[in-house]
Amino acid sequence: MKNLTLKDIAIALNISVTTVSKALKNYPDVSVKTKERVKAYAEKVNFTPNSFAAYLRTHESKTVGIVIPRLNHFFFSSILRGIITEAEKHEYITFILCSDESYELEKTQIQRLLNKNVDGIFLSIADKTHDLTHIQNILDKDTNLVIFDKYSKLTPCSSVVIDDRKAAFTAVEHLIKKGKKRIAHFRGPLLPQNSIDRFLGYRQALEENRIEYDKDLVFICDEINDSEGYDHMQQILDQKMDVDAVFAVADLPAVGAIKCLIENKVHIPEEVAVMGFSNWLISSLITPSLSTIDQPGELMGRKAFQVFLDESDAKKRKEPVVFKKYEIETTLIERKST
Amino acid sequence: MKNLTLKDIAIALNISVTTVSKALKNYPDVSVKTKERVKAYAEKVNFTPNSFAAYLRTHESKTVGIVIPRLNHFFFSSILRGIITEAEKHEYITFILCSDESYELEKTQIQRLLNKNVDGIFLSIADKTHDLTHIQNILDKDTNLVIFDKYSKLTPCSSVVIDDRKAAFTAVEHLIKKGKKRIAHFRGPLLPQNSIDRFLGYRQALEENRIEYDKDLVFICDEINDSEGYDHMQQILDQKMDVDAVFAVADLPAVGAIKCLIENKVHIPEEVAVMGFSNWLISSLITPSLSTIDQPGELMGRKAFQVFLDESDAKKRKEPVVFKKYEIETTLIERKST
DNA sequence: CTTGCAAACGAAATCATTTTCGTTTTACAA
DNA sequence: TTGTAAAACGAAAATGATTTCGTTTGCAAG
Repeated sequence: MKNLTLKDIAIALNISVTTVSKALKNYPDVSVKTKERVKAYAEKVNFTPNSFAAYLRTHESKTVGIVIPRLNHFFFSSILRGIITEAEKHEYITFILCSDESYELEKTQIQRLLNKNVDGIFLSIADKTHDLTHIQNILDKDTNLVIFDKYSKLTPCSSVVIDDRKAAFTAVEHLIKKGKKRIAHFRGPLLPQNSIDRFLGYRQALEENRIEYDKDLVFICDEINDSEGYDHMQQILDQKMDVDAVFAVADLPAVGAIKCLIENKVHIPEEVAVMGFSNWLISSLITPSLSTIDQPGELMGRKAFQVFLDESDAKKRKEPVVFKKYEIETTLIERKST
Repeated sequence: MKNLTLKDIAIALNISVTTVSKALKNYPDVSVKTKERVKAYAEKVNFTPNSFAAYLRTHESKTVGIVIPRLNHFFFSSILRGIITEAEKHEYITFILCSDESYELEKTQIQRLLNKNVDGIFLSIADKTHDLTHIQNILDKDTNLVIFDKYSKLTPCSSVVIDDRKAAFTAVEHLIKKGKKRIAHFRGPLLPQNSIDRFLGYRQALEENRIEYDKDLVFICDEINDSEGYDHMQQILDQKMDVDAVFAVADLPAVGAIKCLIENKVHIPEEVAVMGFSNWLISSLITPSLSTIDQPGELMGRKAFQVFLDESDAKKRKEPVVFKKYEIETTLIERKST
């Protein structure tokens, strides 16, 4: 059972292919009567135009692509959801690709999307990405680009992000307000901007509250998983370091820290309070529940698509596109761990 | 900066478009010398053929689509990963759509994929799906279909699943071996086959171990989330029901049950043991850690793609396609909650 | 009865690639 | 030198929708 084409409809109604096409697209030079006939018949036989043939003329694929560093990741799943559902509303359909936090793979994935002539690309930069020439390829091909969450200061495109520094500041200040003074920070890798900004927010909160910054209290999580949080916490306990709170770069290391504290029978939050970041599902499910910063992924995804759409429209109208940085509000969520 | 075409290469090298195309595709009627010239030049200018134009001739889009009931779902994310990475290896690229467990949306999403002329569709059936005529559309259009995880007995296509009944049987028998006799079951909705099979496995394990089935110990989780598990557990405690173990249809309700037990200071597993299903990340992170059945999502995804590829090849060679049900092995993971 | 004009329709070009089939070139034997 | 087959190449059709531009038709004004 092959696909129906305009030609099939034309033959069936004994008119030309041209008229069928125009009728379906509401061209003014087709009589109302003919339009009705064509539309009724197209409806009846469930005709949908072949998107590949359409592309060849219009150069619009009605297709977008997402490249994220990780798939099995609560926050990115939320963003996906936001982009995809918003895209559907506007008749776009979405390719998904994953960079696995690798620079090389990120390059490859972008190339794959460009080869499929997507109208837009949504990118969250991999931790290991150290230069941005591959992003230039996107712009050279005149494909729209929106960067979300993990951004870089150097990309000539719009971005949808949170104010990591401010959010981290809020988180740490929350710990300070709870009377904590020796606050450890489990930070992320050195390259990504997010990880840097959260660290800066941590330092700023200490400074503004006249707490001395102690570099020995900062631990690096390369993979940002629970076991790193567990190990760092265990090290703190083993060395009997003076620590009364932990601010982790993400929820997973925070959960690892909590697990370690429970096993060592350290009271949370009385002896050591724990603060996460992102508000993954898990943060509300563990006992004690984890205080964290809510990062509204779905909202970010929806916003990202709208930005794409706006810039896409502007381009079509030959208006100049002004790149902007859209910051989505975060909120502190206080739970039992603080 | 527009896209390069065969024509551009042809002009640059002063040969015909035909020859360029043939050279790139290693046709035998192009001299080795010309092939080398063309390939070298194509490489130099970074040429990639326009996939839309290619489709028009070949009717192969090199594109597949996935429809899953939920995006923010650890297990489905794993499956996604399996399908996507396997697809990439074979030069396919993947559309993602979500049915939100809705029958209507599932229909729409399948139609969207068919409109994009995907070569194959991977589907996990929504909980609310009650008939399968929309699936017939896929087959009518001669598009390959592979169903995974949430299947139906009635679909004329191959499927990649686990033996839910056997896995549930193993889980419940594990509880029985631990000396538990009053085992409650938090089951899923009534429609999906998985939920039915897991329930049947539960009953079978009771029967074979001469434990009387008590229908009052079976609770339905419609949404399969943690709060349902929490509520059912609370009800059991409130009514002082005689229950010494819970087998939940999935990890989330099990986690909810554990949360409830902790808050009520009931000892796990001594007083009440808890068994989950799926081995989500969270099951290893909570305290006490959750015993569960490992459902290898990524493996299932990879297998699903291979099945698609095999059947696709068979079709091309005009061989008859025999639909099969592929069962992936599950394993019991014993942790602290039992 | 012509002319002008708008409404309605259709032929054909276009998009970029693939592939069939026909033409030209080369190589070599007769 | 001629004939012939193989090697190499290219013209053109085909894919299906879109759009430009041209043609036909009907009708009213002059």
